[in-house]
Amino acid sequence: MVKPSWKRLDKAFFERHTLEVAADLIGKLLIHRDADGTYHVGRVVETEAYRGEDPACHAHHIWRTNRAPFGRAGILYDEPGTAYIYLNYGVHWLFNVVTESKGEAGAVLIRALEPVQGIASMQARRPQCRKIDKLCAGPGNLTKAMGIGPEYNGIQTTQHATLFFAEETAEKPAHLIKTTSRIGINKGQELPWRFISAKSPALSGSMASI
DNA sequence: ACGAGGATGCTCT
DNA sequence: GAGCATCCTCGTG
Repeated sequence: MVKPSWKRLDKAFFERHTLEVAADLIGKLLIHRDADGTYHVGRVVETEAYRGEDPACHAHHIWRTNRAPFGRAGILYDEPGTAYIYLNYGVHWLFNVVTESKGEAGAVLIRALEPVQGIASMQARRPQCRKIDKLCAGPGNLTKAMGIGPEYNGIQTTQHATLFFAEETAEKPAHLIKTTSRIGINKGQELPWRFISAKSPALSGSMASI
């Protein structure tokens, strides 16, 4: 591949209200260069926002009791742009990026990507998956396809050499952003904090859009 | 097409 | 010990 036309997303991008960041991440690129030097690139088409006051947020118990950040979810109070990666259902690694200023709890869960580059490697990592569009459809699927694991928990995506977000500097495909309720949660279902690129074929779940 | 169920391990939401 | 920000397989229609 020739010189990529990317511009890394910086700290200022993530140091904003979580809902704003979750919406603005739609259409951006997530990039991972693995140990072999293979680039894995996906265009973000589905995100979910989580904030301290939100009962579905992992840091809600910290926020509610007004304690100093601690435990797994304490990382949500860290620098904007920090990666938060945790094991879900004992099976899947889920990738989030921390938002808001340091000291405020917020993160955006990346739920689906349209594969852009490194597709052969993604297919090798997800041999069960038949359709290219579905290689990164779903938060557990995309970490597996991209090769993102717990070794990246806590890194700064705004500075890290091999895992970061970027904006395309050349042509950008048009997208129509819609909001829905979030998936797979029991509390906070009434909040429309899921953002999707409505017409993307790479969304998670069986029913693509709403 | 779609629903049910199991895998599997960390956190305490 | 309960409860997950999931996904895959296998059963039915």
